[in-house]
Amino acid sequence: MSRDNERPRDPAEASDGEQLALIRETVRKAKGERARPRTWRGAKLAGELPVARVLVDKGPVHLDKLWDYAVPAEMDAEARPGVRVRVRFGAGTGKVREGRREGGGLLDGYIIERVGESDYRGPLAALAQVVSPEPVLGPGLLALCRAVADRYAGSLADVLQLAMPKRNARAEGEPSPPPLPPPEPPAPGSWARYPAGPGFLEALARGDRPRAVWTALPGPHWPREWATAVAATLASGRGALVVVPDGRTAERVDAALTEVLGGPGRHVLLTADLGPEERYRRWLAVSRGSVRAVVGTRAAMFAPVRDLGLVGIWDDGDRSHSDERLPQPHARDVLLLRAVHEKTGFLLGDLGRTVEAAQLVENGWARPLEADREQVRAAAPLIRTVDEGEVARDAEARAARLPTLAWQTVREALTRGPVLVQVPRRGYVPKLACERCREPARCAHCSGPLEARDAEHLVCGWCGRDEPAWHCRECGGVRLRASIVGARRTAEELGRAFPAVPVRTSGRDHVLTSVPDRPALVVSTPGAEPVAEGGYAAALLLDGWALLGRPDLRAGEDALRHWLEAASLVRGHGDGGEGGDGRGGTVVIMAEPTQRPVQALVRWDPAGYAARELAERSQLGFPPISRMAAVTGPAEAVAELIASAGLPEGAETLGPVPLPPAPPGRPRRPGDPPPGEVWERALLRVRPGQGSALAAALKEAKAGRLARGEKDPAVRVDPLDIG
DNA sequence: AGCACGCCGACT
DNA sequence: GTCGGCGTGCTC
Repeated sequence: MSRDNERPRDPAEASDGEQLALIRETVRKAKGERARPRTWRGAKLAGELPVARVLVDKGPVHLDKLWDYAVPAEMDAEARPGVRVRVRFGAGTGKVREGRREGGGLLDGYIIERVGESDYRGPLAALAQVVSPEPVLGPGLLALCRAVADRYAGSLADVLQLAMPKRNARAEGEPSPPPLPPPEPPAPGSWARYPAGPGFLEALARGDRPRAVWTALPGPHWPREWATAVAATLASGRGALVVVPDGRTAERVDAALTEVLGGPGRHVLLTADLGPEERYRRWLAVSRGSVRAVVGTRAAMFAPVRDLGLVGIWDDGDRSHSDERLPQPHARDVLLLRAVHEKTGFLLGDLGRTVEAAQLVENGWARPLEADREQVRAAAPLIRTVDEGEVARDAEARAARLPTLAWQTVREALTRGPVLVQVPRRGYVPKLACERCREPARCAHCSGPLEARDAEHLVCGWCGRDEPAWHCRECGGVRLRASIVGARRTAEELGRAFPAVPVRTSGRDHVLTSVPDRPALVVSTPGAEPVAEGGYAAALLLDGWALLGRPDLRAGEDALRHWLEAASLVRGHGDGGEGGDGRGGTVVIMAEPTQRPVQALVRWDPAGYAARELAERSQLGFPPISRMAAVTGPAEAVAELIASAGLPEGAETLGPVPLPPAPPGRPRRPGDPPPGEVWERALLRVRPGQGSALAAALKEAKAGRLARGEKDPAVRVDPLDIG
């Protein structure tokens, strides 16, 4: 049943709800005495629980406040908690002319609960319309959204905008398919390569809630391993949810689920590129309980899976797990909240390990799920480092700008299969660097990246100032070098050096999903690497130092993650890889071998790296042990918010400092100053264990201030980019 | 956000 | 006297 196209009617033929509102006007007109609410003589109200508490979704009042509306008798049956409604807001202040009310537009909202009477000491307006009887905001989802709002010092309405899919009347009008019975518990398959793997699956299958940080072995098995973990959970009669960073990965896991579950009926893929109608259709199938397993990208973290038994996240270090819309919740943390509130199992899978994951292991909340060294050695390729300053002896190698070892490795590997070449994305890394120590060249004013306008002039890429007398802040050097060669030029140069071999590129604009098991050079930016059907014979990781040189707390972690991702697509060293020719794959990384992320790659020891990083950050008072929040906005607004917040004992304020302008070209994000305005940012830091107190203080301070759009500073709990 | 109310100065 | 500036506060 669909009432989607029903518009508010002419007041002349107003519904019961409208009439109630009009009665209210009349009551108000009788000046002098305050109108008594809840005396609705003559108006037909719902007999039981005649008051609906409504969360107004959009519009001016995005406060975490519920508004009480009267439920007309005719809407009684449909106006259940969780349904979408439309209400008039601000009508009481509107003028009444010739019996027509003006002002007070219709706003969308959700009925949160039905109650017997209202605390509001005034006349209640009536619900204008029940948009549809579908209870889309169930108690579990509501509780989750509230928890996320609290955790991130945001409003419930903001979180609901992230969590709730757009309604589509056609999809809602269709019945969802009947649910299939739980499958049989799956065989462990390649989970047997992990000592604790089969036990983890058994725990899920018998209805327990194990929690693990899984360091996946390199190679092509992890999508299937995800599917097996989901299937084990389904076998217990519970549901499962897996969140991955991008649509391409979601499709791989989805395909594996179809194989493991023997068909498409028990799971859904939830990604943005399905389009709104299909997305809503699938979301409803989940909400109605006809499908209990979900794999999807970020927004799927809110999917209202019934009786959830397992939440999972893959590659939690990927930036796309963090929503850009306020309050910018991170999928890892949302799923952690779900694991706790909904009492589910938890699986964080990654080729590497983030510092946050290391913390979960360290404090004992999750157990490590790792393979033995033996298995790791067999599955990982051989990693060799090479100093990219080394002068190539061969003429061809010089032409391709490759050191001899890299050149020889590529040439040899090309006889056995495809070779992956990873090139940092332009714009992601500094364009110029000190020739001596490779410190990125930064603007003295705003620390933006310097660029060469021509042979003579340096210009800041952010603020546009000239830099006439650059010298290196680290070593005092005065000579610069172009830092990286872009993917396209790399592809051209390699194509000339290996004329007989096809060169393919994969990057931001066109991402290849896979390449066949034939000799080819595949030039890719991090994160866009195609899977090679028998594994790559070799990989070349170029400009490692440039990735490491980013002025970011997470530069080392990110670099290692990108390298592991590329290297995991290369045939294993010990077993020659699946479909290989019996000889193992090699990775050549052009980076300084003494750097810790480089050593971690060579030893294939992401867990050890993350543990050290965690210890170091803990000592320095950095997240995630200490918790932080960034407050960004016009200088006075930032200062006022911080001053008015009852910050927890021992909280430190770092800054505020002027915010560098957003790099041109990037779409504006919350916390970016509008063009032409100068904003500041302050960081708040609290001791371990006080994160929720910090969020609560900020939320309260925000609520205390008048909601005045742009003048209100943006609050970001757990900022990712703190330099 | 709108939209009222309200308390001040400049005008017919 | 009254018109209208935009500073506060309310909207179920």
